Amino acid sequence: MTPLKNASKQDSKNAGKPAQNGAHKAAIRQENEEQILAAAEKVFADYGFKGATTAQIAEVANVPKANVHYYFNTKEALYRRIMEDVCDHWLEAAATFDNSADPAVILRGYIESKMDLSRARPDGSRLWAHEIIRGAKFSSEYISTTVKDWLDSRVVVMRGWIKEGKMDAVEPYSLMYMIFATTQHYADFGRQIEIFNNDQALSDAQFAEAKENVVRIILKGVGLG
Amino acid sequence: MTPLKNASKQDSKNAGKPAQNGAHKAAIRQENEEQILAAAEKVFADYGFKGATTAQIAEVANVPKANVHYYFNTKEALYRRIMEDVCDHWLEAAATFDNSADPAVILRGYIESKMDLSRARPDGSRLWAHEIIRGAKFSSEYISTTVKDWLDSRVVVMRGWIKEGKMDAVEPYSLMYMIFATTQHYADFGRQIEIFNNDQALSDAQFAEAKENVVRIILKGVGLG
DNA sequence: GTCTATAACCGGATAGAC
DNA sequence: GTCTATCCGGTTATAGAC
Repeated sequence: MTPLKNASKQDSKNAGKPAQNGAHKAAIRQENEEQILAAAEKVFADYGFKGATTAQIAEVANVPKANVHYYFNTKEALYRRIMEDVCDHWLEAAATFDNSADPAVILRGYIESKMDLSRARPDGSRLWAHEIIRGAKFSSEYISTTVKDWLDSRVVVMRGWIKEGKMDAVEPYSLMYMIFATTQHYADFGRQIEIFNNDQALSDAQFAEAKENVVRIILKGVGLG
Repeated sequence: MTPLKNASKQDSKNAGKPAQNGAHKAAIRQENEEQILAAAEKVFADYGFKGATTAQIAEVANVPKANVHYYFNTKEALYRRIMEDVCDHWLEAAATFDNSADPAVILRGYIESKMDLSRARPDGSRLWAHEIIRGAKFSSEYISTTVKDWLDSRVVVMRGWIKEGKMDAVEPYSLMYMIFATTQHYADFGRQIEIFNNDQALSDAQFAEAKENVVRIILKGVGLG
């Protein structure tokens, strides 16, 4: 989990004061914020923006409901903050896509990173799934700019691979959607997988095997196996 | 869309009456029920069980809110009804899995059926996604019995194919999850795909191309290409 | 069978004591 | 900064007129 950006609407209030125990207060603030963010990620992951309640977030975070509104003015602000943080991490997972290394190595690295993120931060993935399923109401601008630019540049790289005969002539968008879907499935549909696995969460060994299977099927499927 | 099972808690009330215009009333009942079910599928697809409201369902169905409760006693009953109907259709999509035909033909048929269902009934898929994401609270028993039996028997068939050398030695569960994820992605993340496609829903031609790409990558990926 | 009106409760957000 | 008490609009469900 990476440090989240600071929201601090109150900073101006303390601007003039002698910084008596400012460090201490800042520490408390940061701790509370992090607790609320972690709780909100869970609750939004379960119920989506509309279905989640600030009362439940407060309960999970172990703070009074009013404090949630003190730290994050609105439910929407809290939700947006987590949503974009999740997506930013996904984009970073394929940061090295555009270099000139072996396509098989690049794709394998991307798929593995994406699988690892599903394993490490499933709630973030589920929150994102909610956001898209309900029509991307808060995120369509972000997707149509930042994410689309990111995706299109990877597609260009892939078309280059195809032209050079390094990869089968598959539609790059279809391939990327398959990678999105399959890797995020292990987070978003984790509960279903758990039930199929006799009501037990996948062990580390099982997950590692799944990851290797996903990589192998996709790489071979596009002629990189 | 298949005919839905009849819920009819009121039938007993009319049991003794002369069936004066019973046929007419039954027709009205069925029409209203179908309108409500269709509206509920949309609204639940957008907001999930908790986030959806009966008022909105009534509005979309164009009936007074009280009628929604007249036809389906509770919000939960309405939700469960649609949920199981969606899943039943998915299971039927691979009804022919256990015959002795060519594995490539069987898998292709299943993937294509599943893609077609995503195209034809995306709201049902999104409702199901909501249900799993929030922890399968209403469906865990159904999944751990009906769906798991269905899945396990397909897995047995695949292990047979592998033993006979017809298919690569991939983990069948990983493969099935990939098929679930990828095909349902075209429904569940349809809005995201639309944004990437310059804010235009995939045309029939684009969807057909995507379908063919999905089939080819997966079949080749498991040595059936 | 249909629908208006309402009961009973829960939601996000805030005021104001500490 | 913290938290109790509260406002008010929205929510499920039902009562009861038609």
